[in-house]
Amino acid sequence: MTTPSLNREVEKRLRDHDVRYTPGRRQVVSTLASSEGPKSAAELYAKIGPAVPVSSLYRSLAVLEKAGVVAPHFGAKGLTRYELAEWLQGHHHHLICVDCGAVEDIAVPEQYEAQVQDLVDDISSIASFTPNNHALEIEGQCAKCA
Amino acid sequence: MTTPSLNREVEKRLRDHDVRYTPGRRQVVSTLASSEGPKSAAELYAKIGPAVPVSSLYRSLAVLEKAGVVAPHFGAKGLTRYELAEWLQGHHHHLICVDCGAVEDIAVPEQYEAQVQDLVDDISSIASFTPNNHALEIEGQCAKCA
DNA sequence: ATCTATAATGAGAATCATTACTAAAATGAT
DNA sequence: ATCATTTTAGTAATGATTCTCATTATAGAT
Repeated sequence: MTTPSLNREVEKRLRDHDVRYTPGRRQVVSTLASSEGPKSAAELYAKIGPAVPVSSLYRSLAVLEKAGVVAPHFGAKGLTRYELAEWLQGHHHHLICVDCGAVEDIAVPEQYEAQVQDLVDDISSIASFTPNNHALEIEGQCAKCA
Repeated sequence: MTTPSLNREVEKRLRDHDVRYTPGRRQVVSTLASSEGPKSAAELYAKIGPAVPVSSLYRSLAVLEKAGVVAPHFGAKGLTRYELAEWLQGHHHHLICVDCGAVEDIAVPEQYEAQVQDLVDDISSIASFTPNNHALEIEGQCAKCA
């Protein structure tokens, strides 16, 4: 998604939730949009710089999460990383490097994804579970660490 | 796996890693063995009682993780929960309730699992990633919260 | 059985990510 | 411009986890 249309989508979504699309929140969204995978508050701070203090990042992320603009991913060392929600960047899975901790997004071809979705539905019905999302988390070594 | 044979397996594994299978560590292993899903240090403390202090639980979990006896699962609110490693309790996936936070283990039939493994291998090779484990994490509402 | 070197424990302090709080600044509506 | 409300910055508080260190338990040698 191009940044202009991304911003339009987010604007609309935030308006529906009666919250403003402030400069700080725009920075968070555009930084996540230009990132390879989920980013923590600390990582965002490193990218954005002191213009948006850490406390504001946390607040912005909380607001954006509630509005469904970003989604959290929980990782090692008690770190929560955020990425754009799937309706903004498409459904994908994660490659998690056990050495360096990096998380990479990866989309899978439609016919594979359909298999996964079927599997999710089957598993869930067996367990009387109501699924609303899923992610295949693959742990291993990234190209850099291998 | 029955508790006696579980203990024999763990004993052997810890011996190979030159660490002792102490009473505190036995408590952790047997408590995890009798649990439905991953448990945090605080949850283990609640189950086991003050006989094993929290600081020892964390240390035991770290030792057991390094020895490959338990595996971590990272959840919301910076909580790390542990469960027995897959070679002790079999490969499985997770159903994560977005309402109450509970994590349930679920094993899937072999023919499904083979599909998932193929998918993991395909995805990984595309990304020059070396996979060593995977988990399908399904988010939604558990039977209680639905 | 005792000694000794090493491993493990308990209690609490220290750390790190995250959340809560409060006063000040920005915004939108009138 | 004014007022009510939202948002922010800075900092204190919280909660999970890790670290420290003095003490205790253990395995192996004697």
